[in-house]
Amino acid sequence: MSDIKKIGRPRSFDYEEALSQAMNVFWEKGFNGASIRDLTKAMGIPAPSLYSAFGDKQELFLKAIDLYSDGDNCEPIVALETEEDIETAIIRFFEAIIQYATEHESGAKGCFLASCATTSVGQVEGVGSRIRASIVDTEIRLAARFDREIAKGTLPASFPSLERAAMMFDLRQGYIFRGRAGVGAKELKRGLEERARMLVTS
Amino acid sequence: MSDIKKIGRPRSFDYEEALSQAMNVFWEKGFNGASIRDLTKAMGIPAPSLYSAFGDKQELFLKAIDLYSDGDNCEPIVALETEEDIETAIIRFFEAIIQYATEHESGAKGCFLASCATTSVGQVEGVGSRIRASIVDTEIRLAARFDREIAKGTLPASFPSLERAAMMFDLRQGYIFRGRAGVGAKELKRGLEERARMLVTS
DNA sequence: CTAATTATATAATGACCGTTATATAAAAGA
DNA sequence: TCTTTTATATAACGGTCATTATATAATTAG
Repeated sequence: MSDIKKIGRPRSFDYEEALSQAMNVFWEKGFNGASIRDLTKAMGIPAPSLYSAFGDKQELFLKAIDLYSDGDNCEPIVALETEEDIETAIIRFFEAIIQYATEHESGAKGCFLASCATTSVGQVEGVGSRIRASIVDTEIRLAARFDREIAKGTLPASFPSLERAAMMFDLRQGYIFRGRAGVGAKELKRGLEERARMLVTS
Repeated sequence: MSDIKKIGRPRSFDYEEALSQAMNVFWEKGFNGASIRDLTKAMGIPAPSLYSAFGDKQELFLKAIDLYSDGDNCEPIVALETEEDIETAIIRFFEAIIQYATEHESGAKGCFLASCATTSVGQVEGVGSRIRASIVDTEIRLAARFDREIAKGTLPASFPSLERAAMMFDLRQGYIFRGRAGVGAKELKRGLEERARMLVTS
């Protein structure tokens, strides 16, 4: 499906790579703060190529959101799913979030959806629905981790997986917010163990 | 101190009122999204008056943040402090936040600091430090509510007031995020009682 | 080869951006 | 009254914004 020959002059840049670069610019500067010049410079293509390949700025932004959402490389969740002990897993989850929130490369901090896309709800149609879909997806994935413990028998069958998953999600927003405001990783990690303990307490 | 006669032509608009209107515009559209024309229109003054009274756009933004921070009219905190029963107080606290997050007037949703000012950290100098100061203030105030319960004897002396206050603060960010994304109040209130119970469990 | 199709490069478009000259009006001090 | 001081009103400034005309290059179809 990918190497079918298309008529016309072939593209001289990689679509996904360029989109990824655009996402980084949005991440760093926000939707309004990112100018077309910023974007084309980072993407390495002139403006007309951007418009013909991605549509206008709003469509490009939506495509960047989709690229981010589809990426399964969210380190915090991977950490949560990898670690066997549930309490340690939660700690690793938040530690990864704290790292994202405080020292992510290229000035982009936090979560692209949480700290960048959110701002543009109401300004760019389609952002809100995408974020809501992502929230549902994430919570399901987090809840599944608790369900695994229920299956293992380390958590009771009555354990409210989805509620605790939602709570983890909301706490995450707090870390991202603090990180954005400039609070350091060391300070953010204080009290982490107690939080993990609370989250698995029935 | 306020009715000293100053020389020169007196101002024809109310300083705080105009600043408040500016804040609303920033709240709704963000720092970059709010143009000087938007601001002057909402403030009811021409551009030169804006510049002479508030400085440039960045200074106006910082003054708006200060106005918001100094305002003691934060309904959620008032609700928390007013209600006597601690668990009910927490529920009222979050209910007020949910209302702010979902149906605040004039398009502005959430918390001015959390969902607007945050975006401009790194773009406008002085925003980060102001937000951090506000975080500390808020947490101290929230913790004080728990301390009151300790004094009353309804919570043990060992109760970790500050940690739980920080947790409430972070959960708040989750509500604001969801509200911004368009999640409704009804859905946000699900599980609220359990959260309140957890927050006061030692 | 020629025609059709698509991407590129260059540069221009009008609109709006934040900001500021300029001139005038309204107050206090002398 | 006349000067000084500050605020107002009007309009303009250069710069940048998102977007697109125009012309050219590279590919496939026939």
